[in-house]
Amino acid sequence: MTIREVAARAGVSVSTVSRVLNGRDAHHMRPETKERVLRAIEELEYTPVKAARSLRRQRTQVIGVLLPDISNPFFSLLARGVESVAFEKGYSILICDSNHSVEKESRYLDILLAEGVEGIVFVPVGQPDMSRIERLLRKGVQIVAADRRVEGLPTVEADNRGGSRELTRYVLSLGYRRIAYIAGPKEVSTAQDRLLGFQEAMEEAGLKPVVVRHGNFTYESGYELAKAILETEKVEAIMCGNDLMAVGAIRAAENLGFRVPEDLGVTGFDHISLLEFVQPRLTTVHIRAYEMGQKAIRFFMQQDKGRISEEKILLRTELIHGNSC
Amino acid sequence: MTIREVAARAGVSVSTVSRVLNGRDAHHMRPETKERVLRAIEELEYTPVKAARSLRRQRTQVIGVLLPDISNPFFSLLARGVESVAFEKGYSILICDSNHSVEKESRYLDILLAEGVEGIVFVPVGQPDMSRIERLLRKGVQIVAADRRVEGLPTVEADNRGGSRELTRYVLSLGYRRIAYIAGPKEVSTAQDRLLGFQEAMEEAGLKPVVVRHGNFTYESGYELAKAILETEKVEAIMCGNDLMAVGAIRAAENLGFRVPEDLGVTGFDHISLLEFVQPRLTTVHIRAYEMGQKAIRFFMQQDKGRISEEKILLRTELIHGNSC
DNA sequence: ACGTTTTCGGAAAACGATATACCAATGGGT
DNA sequence: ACCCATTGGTATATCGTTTTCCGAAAACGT
Repeated sequence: MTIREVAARAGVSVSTVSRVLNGRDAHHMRPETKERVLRAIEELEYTPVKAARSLRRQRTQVIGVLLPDISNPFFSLLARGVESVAFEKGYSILICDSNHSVEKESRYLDILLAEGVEGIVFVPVGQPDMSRIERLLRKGVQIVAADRRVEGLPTVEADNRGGSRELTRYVLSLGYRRIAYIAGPKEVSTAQDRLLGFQEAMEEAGLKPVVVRHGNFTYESGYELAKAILETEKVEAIMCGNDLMAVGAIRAAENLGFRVPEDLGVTGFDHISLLEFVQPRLTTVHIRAYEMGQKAIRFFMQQDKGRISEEKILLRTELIHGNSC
Repeated sequence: MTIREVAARAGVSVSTVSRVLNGRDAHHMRPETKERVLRAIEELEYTPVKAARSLRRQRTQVIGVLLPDISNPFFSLLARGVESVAFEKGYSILICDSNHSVEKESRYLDILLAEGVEGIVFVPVGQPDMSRIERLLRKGVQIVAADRRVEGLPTVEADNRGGSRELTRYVLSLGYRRIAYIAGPKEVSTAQDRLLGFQEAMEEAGLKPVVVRHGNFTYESGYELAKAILETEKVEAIMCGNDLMAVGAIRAAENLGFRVPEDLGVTGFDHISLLEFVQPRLTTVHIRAYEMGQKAIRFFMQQDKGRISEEKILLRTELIHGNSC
């Protein structure tokens, strides 16, 4: 089923069919001819072959999304945001799951290059392979970092620092003074920024954290670190770098006989949807992951039109008042 | 950057480069030549253009995954399973999110056809557009239904009926007699099968359910339906068609002053990962979504080799003993 | 009636990789 | 000396579109 057969059936040349297909030179043929072509397309159930089109047009209409873990609700929401815009603009998206592995991430960068994507929405695992990134850029693939900053790439991220500062001020306003902090991985910008915001607000109040530890953003690490902290230090609150670790901290506290929020305050970050199921309601900071995905892909779309977009986009965050502190 | 430039740099013809690229006729040239070609590829950072290759080879090495909601942890785990196999076989996957909409699902079927995917792992929203499915099949696209059955398509699904029967028998063995059931949507095969398994086990024990209601597999519907049931009926346990509804039911019970499991037993189905965060631990049935995804895509891979695979694959389920009953 | 646009549509050259057909040496066997 | 197989490679048609360049016919102005 090729364009040639359609042309034959409609009694026109392939050029004419192509013109109909692409809506180009719409005024270039009379309605009658166009009608005949459309009927032939319909009758033959013709669908253009994208490989041929891409080859000729030198653009694939595909964009890649490379993220650490699609089964993480935060990232899948971000992916949906990307998808929503792509769908409406007629782009397809290739979702690649690096599974928290830098090597797999690098291999996927190669694959995306070979695949001929026009752009990549990139949520790096940690510090990405810059030589590969630069190669991609040299070859004309646009890359935008989402959620986490990457040196030298345009970025769409949340105002983690500001949000964390606001959250910490709120916690302090509730009267908490002896506060521990469980941060995310040192090499991830979101973890750095949140820790920084926390430290700033503490300093502002003339306080020092009881202790700062680093986890890896998982439920388990939150559980273990909170347990260790509660067993060795006297704290009134534990603030966590993300929600998953916060839930782990709550469970650890409960298992050690602490009541939340009566004996211990706990806060998270992200406002992931599964929090609906968790008691007590976590006090956290909302990040609009869906919107982040949309903003990230729009980056390419508007550049197509020649407009230069700002290098960094910062999304506002929103404090969520739960009853976990 | 084309194969021609590589050939020029290596001082050979394009055919030779192509042979090196595809590992074909490896014995057909001497190691020295091959070495020169590889060096040229390296130096020029050459990557073959996939569109051209697909066009010529008449195969895209892409398979599609069409599912109702990528941010649902069950489906994203399934998608990861598909991805794991695809990645190792050198396939790319196009993930399409129908967002629980039959229309969007249909549009995505068209897109996947145009995209030239070799196969589709299909988790339908409800009753899919069969005319479109048949068109795809006519055009040689392989389709396998995953998780939910589709008339006429090969299927990979869990043994929902058997698992539900086993779960129900377990609940009965604990002494519960007055049991209500909150099922999923009537048109979804998984919901039907689970309800059926429940009914069989009840009948076996000479019992009748207090009431059977239908939700839509969401937390909210579980909450609302459980609330309605608890306000009007006297029940000892509520069994739910999936975990999300079960968590909703638990919250509804708690809000009405029931303690779980003391006053009311609750069960779920799926064993989604976020259950780790929920208290009490839900008694449920584990479905291996990751494995389901792997099995589904292997379906195509083995057919490539000419082997005919069985039409239906049924995955064993596993009873998870929590303390919600 | 004669040029000059405009309208409508066709022919054919790309796009980049693959695979088939083909050719030229070399060498072994008879 | 001749044949045939093997080795090491080249030339080129092909995949299905898009798009540029052209040409014929019709419409139009004078």
